[in-house]
Amino acid sequence: MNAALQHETLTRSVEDYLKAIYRLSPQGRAASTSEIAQRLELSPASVSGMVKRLSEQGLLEHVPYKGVQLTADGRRAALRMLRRHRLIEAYLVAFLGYTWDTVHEEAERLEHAVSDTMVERMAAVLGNPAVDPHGDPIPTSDGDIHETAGIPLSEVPAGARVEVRQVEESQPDRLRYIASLGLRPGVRFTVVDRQPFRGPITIEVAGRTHVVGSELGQVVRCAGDEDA
Amino acid sequence: MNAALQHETLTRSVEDYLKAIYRLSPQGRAASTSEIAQRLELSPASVSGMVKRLSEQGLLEHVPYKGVQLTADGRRAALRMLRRHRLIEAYLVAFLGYTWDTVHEEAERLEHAVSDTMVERMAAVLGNPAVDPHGDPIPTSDGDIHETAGIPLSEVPAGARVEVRQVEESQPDRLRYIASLGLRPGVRFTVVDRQPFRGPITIEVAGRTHVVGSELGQVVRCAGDEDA
DNA sequence: ACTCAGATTTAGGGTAGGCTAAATCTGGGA
DNA sequence: TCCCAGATTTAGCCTACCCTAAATCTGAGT
Ligand SMILES: [Mn+2]
Ligand SMILES: [Mn+2]
Ligand SMILES: [Mn+2]
Ligand SMILES: [Mn+2]
Repeated sequence: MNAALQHETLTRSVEDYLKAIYRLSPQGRAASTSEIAQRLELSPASVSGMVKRLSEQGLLEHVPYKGVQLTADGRRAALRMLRRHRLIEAYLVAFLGYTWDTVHEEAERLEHAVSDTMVERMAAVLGNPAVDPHGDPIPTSDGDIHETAGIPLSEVPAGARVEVRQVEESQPDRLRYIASLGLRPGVRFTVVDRQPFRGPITIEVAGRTHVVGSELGQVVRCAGDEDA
Repeated sequence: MNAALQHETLTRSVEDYLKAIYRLSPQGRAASTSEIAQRLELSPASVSGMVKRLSEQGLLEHVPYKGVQLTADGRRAALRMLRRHRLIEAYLVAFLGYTWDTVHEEAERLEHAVSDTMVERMAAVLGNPAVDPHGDPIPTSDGDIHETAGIPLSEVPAGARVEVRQVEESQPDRLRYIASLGLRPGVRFTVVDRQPFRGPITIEVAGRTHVVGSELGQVVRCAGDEDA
């Protein structure tokens, strides 16, 4: 309920903190100060300070030296930002000639500036998409989200035929490389070979064979054919 | 040249100050502290402080107790913001279902968040419009502007047939009223009668007659048929 | 049970940009 | 020429966030 009041008053910093903490807390795990600091490229001391303020505002639960979790209000605000971010990305790709390697940076700023009205207008002209250009699910306007974390490419058994589900959006050059392999959400391909100890992975995409390193194995997430 | 460096580093506040000062300085007149304060809804003391900082940064020329003028750098930055603001307004009306009474507020925030790239993409899909939804001229990307200040409706002689040029964008309810009269940029109408001493003005728009007060007379600006 | 490296918090400091109240300037009228 | 109302600036304060350096906690490994 507090959230209704804060709704309009959260600063850009606060919004980015909440979003980062959400992404660092799969199924409500606690996020650590240093994880948050690393993701937001801030000093741990700064994060400590902000965490204290956000707890006092009721957006976080903080156990000193242990970590933070979002409260219901905090989670609501985080999902609202995630919806904005991902819809903006989808809109820019669909209507303003952006590619998946360039949208993230633009959305990172715009997400704080657009009105709820504008977000919903963009959703409408897009036909209420379920995922963004990186395959990440878009929360609904009332805060539901289908977290469909595919399995990392590095864990797909050799021989399997799978579909790209989602690709980590940070690092534009990495996204360009991935696109150059023909991989993007929805594309089906085959894992031909997988070497142990984080070794290279051989894949075949649209008839062409590529060998990629373990970093890509972490960053590209896949799904079998069962669902979807 | 300083501007090139600052380009990316101007804050939202600074950008709004420069824009306000530009609009308060037709043909390089000096803008006063209190005018700026009023337009930005800030205290005169706050404006004094900011004016000092902006002068030190080379964006303003300040003669204490007299007023401020934009430097070349300041003017460049102001026109860049004006281009952004007006293109965003045009884009929102054209593609996202906004009306001229709702765009200003949205643009006031977005103008600080969009990249140059996005601004130019919007301009491109719009076909590089010359004016925004309120009839205000859009500066070019290299900072040219055709200030086409029409004459206020209150100064149009009775009997004249004129065209709406531009309408003051602040105050959404006033814009809705004006729209309800059938007036918007490009619409031709006749001034039937004009009473002295800021008296009411009778106009005929598309066959319908209306009597409006002097406030509208100031806010609606017109042009004869010669140009355009 | 101790220890200490690494994580975290605290202390202290900086910038940006607001505000109110007090001091100061300026120009028009007597 | 003088005076004072109104405009402007200065003084002092506040909030939000960021930083580095110092203090403090915690837990894994002996
Ligand atoms: Mn952001
Ligand atoms: Mn994304
Ligand atoms: Mn603005
Ligand atoms: Mn406008």
